[in-house]
Amino acid sequence: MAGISGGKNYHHGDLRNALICAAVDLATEGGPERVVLREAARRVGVSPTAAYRHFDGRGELLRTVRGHARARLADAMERAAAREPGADDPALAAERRLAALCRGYVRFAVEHPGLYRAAFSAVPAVDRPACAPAPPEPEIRAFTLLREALEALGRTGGRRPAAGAAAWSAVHGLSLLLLEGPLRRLSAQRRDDVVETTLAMVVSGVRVP
Amino acid sequence: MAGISGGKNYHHGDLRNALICAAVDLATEGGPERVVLREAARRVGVSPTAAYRHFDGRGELLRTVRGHARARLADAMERAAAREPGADDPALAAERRLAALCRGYVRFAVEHPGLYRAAFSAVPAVDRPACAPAPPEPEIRAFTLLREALEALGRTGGRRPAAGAAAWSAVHGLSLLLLEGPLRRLSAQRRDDVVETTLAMVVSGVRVP
DNA sequence: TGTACATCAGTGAACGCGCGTTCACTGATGTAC
DNA sequence: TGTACATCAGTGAACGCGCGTTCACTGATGTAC
Repeated sequence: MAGISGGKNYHHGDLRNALICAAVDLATEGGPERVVLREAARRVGVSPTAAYRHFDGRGELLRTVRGHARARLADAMERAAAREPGADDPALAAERRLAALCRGYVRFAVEHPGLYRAAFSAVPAVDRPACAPAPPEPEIRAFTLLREALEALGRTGGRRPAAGAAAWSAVHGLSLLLLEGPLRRLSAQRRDDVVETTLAMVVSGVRVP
Repeated sequence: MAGISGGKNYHHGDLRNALICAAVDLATEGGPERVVLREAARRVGVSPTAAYRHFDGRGELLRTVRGHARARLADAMERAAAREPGADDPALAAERRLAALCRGYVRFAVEHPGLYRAAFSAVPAVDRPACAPAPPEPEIRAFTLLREALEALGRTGGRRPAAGAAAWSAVHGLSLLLLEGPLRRLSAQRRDDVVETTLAMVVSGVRVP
């Protein structure tokens, strides 16, 4: 992306962003463990040391990549939901939206396995000065989208508490099993079956009996 | 375990098993990426080279650990199911068994995060001579248990196809979110709520509407 | 408009680390006679 | 029961690798006057 104009010498101009792009590419190719500071610098055509002008170290780079990955996941979900036709019946519309969000979620995971894994990678904690307050967990928009869709669905009928986490669990687990787990070798057809069954389970299963 | 009798010099007698034990301990402490051949040898008190008498290399050691981890997961599930009281109503009994298996699954994951992750770690493929037949996926007993419980439940009423994978997805995803994901910091109470909601979703959600 | 100088954003060499793996070896074991 | 010898199961030193990070440095930029 940046750095294409090979002539740019010495002062890069936008090194931070270029490094992030390279690191996101690395994550896309091989997941979070592939995000290697030296390799990112190499791809941008800069010495490893230069990265330290813009990041505290590998940890911060990885954390930044994780943020990007999460944002892209949520974007994919929203795009999937936007494509879904509405419905007059609000209950049906809510069901459809939830299912579309989930489908977008799983689809993103299957299409960008490395980036998806990076979105949920455990990143070394930024070391705070001894007894600083614990940093707030950053919001994860993918989860927020699911939760809101479930709340909308809940307004059209009974709903279990904590259903958000349950739905999230199902799509997250499904994604990982399909991605790198034992469901990895499924045909596209079988995979779709499994996805749809899981979605049906989520949609029908979150309502109170 | 083995190797405790420090006097045993030179010929160890049971080095293969001792290495496996050490490697399983490592996985328990820090997951699959912590399974390091040199460290396992170090713990057993043997030179790294000695491990090559018993394993093809790091890959085989890790694959062995994964097998152990999967076996222990399934054992934990069966123990959880065995503790569950039966019921006269076969449908209720089937529901209870499924829920107990799932609870055992998640509980194992939460109690042994590293080992659980090792159970599903991607292990470098054993390189076969060029065009050998693809190795069969090893059966994963945890999944078999879930599938059988779902089949039993299905015999008491309608059931969606592919429900096994859906149920598995839910418990797998739940485990990972609780373990190292964004649900990591939940209180024990909240965690139990989430687990029970997910279980209810699984049990009720796999039936046809 | 020109110039001195502080600051910014890079470089290149080097550090220590721990890993997986290979090499030539040697001590212990057990078997044939 | 003793002994020669093949085999088995270890050792220790070394290899190359790539990583994250630090160091003292220098070229480019922009600002004050």
